[in-house]
Amino acid sequence: MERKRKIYEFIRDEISRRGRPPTLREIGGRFGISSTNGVRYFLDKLEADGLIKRSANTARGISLVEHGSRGGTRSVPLLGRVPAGGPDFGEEHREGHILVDERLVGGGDLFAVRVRGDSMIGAGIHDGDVAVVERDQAPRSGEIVVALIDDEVTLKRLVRKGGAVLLKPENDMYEDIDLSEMSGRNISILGRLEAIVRTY
Amino acid sequence: MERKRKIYEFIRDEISRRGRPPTLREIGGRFGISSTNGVRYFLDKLEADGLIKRSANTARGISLVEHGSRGGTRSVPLLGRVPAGGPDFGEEHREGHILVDERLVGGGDLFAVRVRGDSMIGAGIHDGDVAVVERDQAPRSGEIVVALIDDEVTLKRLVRKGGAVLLKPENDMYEDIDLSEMSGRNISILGRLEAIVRTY
DNA sequence: CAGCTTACTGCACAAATGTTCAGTAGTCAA
DNA sequence: TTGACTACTGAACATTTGTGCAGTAAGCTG
Repeated sequence: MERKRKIYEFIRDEISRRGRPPTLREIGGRFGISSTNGVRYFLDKLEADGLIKRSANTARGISLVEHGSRGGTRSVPLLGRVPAGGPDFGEEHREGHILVDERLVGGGDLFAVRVRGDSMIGAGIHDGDVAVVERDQAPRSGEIVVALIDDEVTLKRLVRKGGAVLLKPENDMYEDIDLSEMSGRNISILGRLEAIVRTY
Repeated sequence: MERKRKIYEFIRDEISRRGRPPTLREIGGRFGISSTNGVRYFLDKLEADGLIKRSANTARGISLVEHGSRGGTRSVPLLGRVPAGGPDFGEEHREGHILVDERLVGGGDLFAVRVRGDSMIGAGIHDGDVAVVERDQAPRSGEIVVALIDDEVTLKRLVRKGGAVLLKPENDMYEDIDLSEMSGRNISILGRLEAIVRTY
């Protein structure tokens, strides 16, 4: 009962420390179990409990089942410059990656950008915040979207009103942008805001 | 030059998707390289470039060299009720855990609470946001702190002014709290705000 | 005390996987 | 044309690792 949990934690820690699951003998070595079958005995239990999953005949074929609270993370690319035409996912434009709790964001296609300016101050989004965005060209009215306006990335609230589509900043200093009458400006919607992360 | 990068990305994606690095044959299979040596040829280059590290005679012995950052996560307990006397870290009071990028928060003793109320609206902190807090009884002036006031958890900005210590909300509807003249109220500072996470 | 469960040992074996060595087609420069 | 370099193929071979089967000592349970 106690040993089982310790072994589970060892597997979890090994994956996070070394980037790969341990072998039966590595687990046995750690817990003083000389036979690989002693280890198998516990792995069978962990699998029956639904805590791990195993791939047959596969070296280091243990994977954790992300259940409820002990979830996984998504590695989301934080894009630096976002060039015209939409974000470029090549390594050259990545500023790095941030890890985000999987349960907080969806399972969609995500990227992150650093917020510039204060046009969304009213929604509690500040200069320097990191916005996690799900790629989605067709967001619904009322959602906060990330748009590319003439090579510049901005967050705005998207509102459909009659036939018009408006991008509304939440700051009285800025004016609405009407997508239906964009006078020569090049505007595209990159996605929908999924989360804001701010550090102090 | 191009193939090398693709192989590196494949390894990275496999680790993130399956939780373990691929074998030589798995990589070869993906890129149509029938000999394990064709794969080794590229892995040698990636290792020479310092992009990966290999463990000799080890199944799936490839690990990524995180350049610039370690890339780990902290599992931070999200506390539900915070009882008088400070947060209780027993399992009973945990609402769950959230995983936070290690590089964004410090290495200190962390916990998280859900923000209640709108007393910090002016600082872009809204009702429902998750606050990641570092335990610290002696925060400096100007920092946002998490305080326990008569069993209630609140965020306020701490300001030292002369000899007085003030807890200032950032919302005109609320009044400052002067710690030096707390009239019978039980106030303790739990820690300093490290990050805010908000999901939509 | 028999019978059951738990937690293993021990050994052989097979499958998966990394390593070594030899060789080759294609490209590019001198 | 020669030689260097790149990007592999192919075939052993050695190690690592998972699997199967038999057995056993220590605690319970009835």
